[in-house]
Amino acid sequence: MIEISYSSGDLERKWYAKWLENDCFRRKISPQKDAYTIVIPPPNVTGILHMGHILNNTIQDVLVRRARQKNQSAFWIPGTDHAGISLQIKVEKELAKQNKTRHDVGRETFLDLARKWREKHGNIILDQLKKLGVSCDWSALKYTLDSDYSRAVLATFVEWYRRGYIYRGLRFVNWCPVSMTALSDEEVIMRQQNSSLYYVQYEMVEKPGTFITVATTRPETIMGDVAVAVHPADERYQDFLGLHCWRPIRREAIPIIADEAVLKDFGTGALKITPAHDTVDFEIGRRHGLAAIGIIDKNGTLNQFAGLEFAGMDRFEARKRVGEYLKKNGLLLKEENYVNSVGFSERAGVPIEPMLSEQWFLRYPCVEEAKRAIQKGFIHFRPERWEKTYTYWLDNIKDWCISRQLWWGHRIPVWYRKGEDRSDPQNWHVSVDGPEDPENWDQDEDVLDTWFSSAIWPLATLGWPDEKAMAEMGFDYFYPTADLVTGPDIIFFWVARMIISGLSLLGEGALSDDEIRRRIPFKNVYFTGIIRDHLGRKMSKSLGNSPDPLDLIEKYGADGVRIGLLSMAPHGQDILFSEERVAQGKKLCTKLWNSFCFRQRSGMAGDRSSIGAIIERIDGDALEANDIVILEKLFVAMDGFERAMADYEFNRALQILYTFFWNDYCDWYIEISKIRTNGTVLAVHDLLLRQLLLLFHPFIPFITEELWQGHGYGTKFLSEEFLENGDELRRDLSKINFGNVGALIEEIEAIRELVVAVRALRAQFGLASRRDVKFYFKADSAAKAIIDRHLRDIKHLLLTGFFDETAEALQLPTIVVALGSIYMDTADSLDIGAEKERLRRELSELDRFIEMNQKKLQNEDFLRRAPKEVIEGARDLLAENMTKKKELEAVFEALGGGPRNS
RNA sequence: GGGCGGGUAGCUCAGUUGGUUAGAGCAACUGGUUUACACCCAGUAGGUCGCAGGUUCGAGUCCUGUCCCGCCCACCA
Repeated sequence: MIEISYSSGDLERKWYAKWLENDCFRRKISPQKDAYTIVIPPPNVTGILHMGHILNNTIQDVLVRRARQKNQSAFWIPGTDHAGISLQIKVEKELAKQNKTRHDVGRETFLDLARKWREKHGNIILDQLKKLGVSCDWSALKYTLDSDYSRAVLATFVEWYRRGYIYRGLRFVNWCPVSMTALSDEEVIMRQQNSSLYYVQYEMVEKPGTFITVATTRPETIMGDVAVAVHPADERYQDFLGLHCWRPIRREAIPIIADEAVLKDFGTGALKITPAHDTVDFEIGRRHGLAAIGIIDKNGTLNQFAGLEFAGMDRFEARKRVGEYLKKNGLLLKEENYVNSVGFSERAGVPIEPMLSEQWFLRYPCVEEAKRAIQKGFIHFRPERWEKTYTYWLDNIKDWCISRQLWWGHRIPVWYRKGEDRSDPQNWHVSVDGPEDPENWDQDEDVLDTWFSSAIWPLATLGWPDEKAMAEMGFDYFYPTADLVTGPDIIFFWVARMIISGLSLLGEGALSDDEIRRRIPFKNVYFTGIIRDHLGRKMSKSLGNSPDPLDLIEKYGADGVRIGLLSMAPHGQDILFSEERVAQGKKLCTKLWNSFCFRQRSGMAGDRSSIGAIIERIDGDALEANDIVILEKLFVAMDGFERAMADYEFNRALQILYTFFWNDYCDWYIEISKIRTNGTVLAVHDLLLRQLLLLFHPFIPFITEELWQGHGYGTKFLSEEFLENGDELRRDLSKINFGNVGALIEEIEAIRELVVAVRALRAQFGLASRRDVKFYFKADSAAKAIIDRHLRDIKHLLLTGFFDETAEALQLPTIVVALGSIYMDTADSLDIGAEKERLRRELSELDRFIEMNQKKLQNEDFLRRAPKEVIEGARDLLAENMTKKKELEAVFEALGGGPRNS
């Protein structure tokens, strides 16, 4: 039996525990079923649950639960990510409270602290996800620093090194002076900055008193200048070529050179060349055989090469000071405001410093194949437009700097022979387990980019590369996974790299299409939108505009939050969060609950609630039009629902269910059936409710499970129940003669129109709920027959005991519908003036429509070119409106007539 | 500079291959304790579909141009 009132908290805790107890989410390798796999985007161990997680994981859970309903063998693999920089920063902050750095405590102690932090906080987010109801197979839980996962990461490095994709080199990298590590290009975000453009005069050595002016946004790097460059075709500077100028700080003669890379029309056309701190300058310097003078250290302060005056000074302080110095010495021609884009470190939020540095790089393998996987549709992106973004990135792909100067992460599996030249690969040892004589080797100090380990997530969570583990996890059965649900912001960071990893690591050599299909990590990628606040701003901690999901779950139930959020999530578009929608989600749950309470007033479904037993309880002769129409509407809703789900359009799918449930089932069918509770009607209710539970279940798993069991639909979990589609259900019901369904639908729609119109008429007279109002109708014989068939329902819905026929128009408030004219007798004296005014308004509206229609039907081009159905439709409409007009005019005349346009 | 997405009711969004008088929810307003549900029911009002052209018998839907908003990519110092 179902409790009188719905309360989400207890029943959600109860069912989650039961599902776990009964291993409902446990993967099963069933060769006769199709596998359906999802890997969770592993949340950072440092993270706490935010709205993005809720959306993302709700979608995954809906997909996984649907797969189970469709009799697939579902496997949702959960896990967490070690969050390299992010966790390292957290631990460093703890240390900083004791005025220590990680170097004070040493590598081992530091890693211990980090591990402890993770043990303490790392699984909070998973517990939070459980509250949401996610149906992950927790026995498969993975963490990117698990020993087997770590071995997989190192094996990847070793393998790509062996194949020549990984190399070590001195390159320009994005250096973060706060995190003190190199970053990949993807970790740099360009931001518009209000900067200054300094025009600095460099005096010519050979022509004292003559200056060449350079425009720069970074005067603090002047001390690293080794030349001034102009475009070779720039007439202004032809006389300067081959001469020298004085570097204004740390005065030294530097050459004026010509290089094509210089833009004539920017600034003064003269560019200062600082090869150590700018990539363009570096290239120019290389072409001209110039030295590079590094003047900025790794922590962002100037070093001794910048001169004593500036050594040790922060780069931004130095910029100011250099500016002042130049001004004081009359070398600053002008300083103008200037807006430019500056790369910022994604994590630390400070401008990155381009810096020459020795790092490990990956030249991406399988780039062409990765494109082909998308182009040939082996992997499908939703929305499709992201395929363009992906392809563009691959077309312009650059080598990936994979080493990080951090401690927290996978340490690079490269050892250098002690005391030997590190730059000579002869002295390297590269392996997963390290050299056999470790005492003679030093391991590389650096760790791998966290995304390097994420790139093999779908592989390593399924046991790769260990064959025994792969067999145990069912690699061959569950790989490739089906759907990946993630945000488009990590399409390069993660999605593309997983595709490349899968393609490259599951074999060698050229890839046929079939081979690509076998190796891709997933078949579909669903990109969610970003959740924003109601003003369209990104949700962020600093703005404080993000609700705590756990508070929401507490308030509205996990079910309410899930369905509320999905109902406001248009396909692939950003989502403007509104708590009202979440509240609406809970309302739906309550309504569903109450509809069961209503049904249970007539008893439980008992043990006759399998679909077969329900159908047996339906007596075909007892079925009325309303029963058949509601069943037909269910089929239609199911078809639409299936289509929307196939397109991953969850909000549209929910809209369809919602409308069917609320408007068709509750507001119409339940109301109608209140005066008719025979066995057949109850069976129809049971069938409808059963189907609604099945359809809603992936979205609101808790309440549907409770109602399923509470109403006696089965002893199995709802989640193990097979979901039929509309066609299958139709077939089950085929023994029932539905008659002419189309005509029945029209009939019910006509009755509905009548009821709605009369209600509106009553409302206009402020009589909405008075029970003593009498009604008369005037209708032709066909319409009268229909009205007679539904007279009981009409009286019930209109709260009246009197609904009789009349042969002629009455001098009463009137409404005209398809079935005829309805007159309302309130027994009060009628305000004839007011009623005539009401009719005038109605008639003038009608005239407008009629005129529009007539015009259309008089247009010969329309008649000649429009399809028959459209013309027919227009004619029918015109006829209908003409009849309506005639009826209303008759009433108008009966009330005394007079001018129509007052 | 290049690319992508969006602009439809006060708000959030639907609107299938062009075809009846452009829809829903929320908010607003009116009325209602009709025994599932006030987390409810019944009803009302509210739109020049960003703007300007074009194609068509017919355009929210197709084409061209244009203006806003948002995002992504890009070494003009």
